[in-house]
Amino acid sequence: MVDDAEKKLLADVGYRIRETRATQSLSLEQLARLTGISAPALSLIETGKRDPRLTTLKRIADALRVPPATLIADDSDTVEPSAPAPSGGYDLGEYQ
Amino acid sequence: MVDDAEKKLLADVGYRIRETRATQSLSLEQLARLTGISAPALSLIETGKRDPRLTTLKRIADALRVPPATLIADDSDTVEPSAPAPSGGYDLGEYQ
DNA sequence: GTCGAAATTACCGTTAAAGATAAATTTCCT
DNA sequence: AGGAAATTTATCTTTAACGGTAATTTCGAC
Repeated sequence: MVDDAEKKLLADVGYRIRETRATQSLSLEQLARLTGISAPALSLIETGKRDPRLTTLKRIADALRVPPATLIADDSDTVEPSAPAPSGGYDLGEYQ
Repeated sequence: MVDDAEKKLLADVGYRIRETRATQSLSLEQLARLTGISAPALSLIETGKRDPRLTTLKRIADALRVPPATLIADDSDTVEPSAPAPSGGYDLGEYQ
């Protein structure tokens, strides 16, 4: 965690988590209980100050009921163009 | 890293990394040089024995020239098939 | 069967993630 | 403004990621 692009990635991912949490009106405390991750740790992740492990991201994605990949998707490329909106899916949030 | 689903995630992601590396005919040593991550560490990640950090995944994805999200892409389901998500939510039940 | 490249495993040391707790700060509501 | 809730920040401890190195192991070619 030193690189500049890496900081941006962490900030972006954190921002997406925060937005998703906001759309569900969850507090950090509530998300902490859902994920088993402490509220201070979640705060650090959402503000891009911590480099979370893969399983940590997954626990957050699961609690927010979004595919982990959507939290990571970098602006240059979203998930497969061949796969339109997951029909079964996560309606959650009108993310452009 | 204890949960069973988490182990599967790590194994899946590792497998995708290995596959991608194989299609490019790269050795662990070569990928290690490209990423700055040691070959033993890469081996552990590819075999699902290590829980990599987000920036570690990104360095691997960058070196392999694939979007990070493709390495994570779950088989579009992390949610339990038997229990359809209650429309309003995974409510915090007693917690809220 | 031997040789050598590639990969796995096993140490060790450093660094950072994560939980817990408390304190400080910000935000929101009346 | 005042107060409560939410968030951030600070410490401290435990655990694990990561690099380095070396020792195995695996596997294909000869």
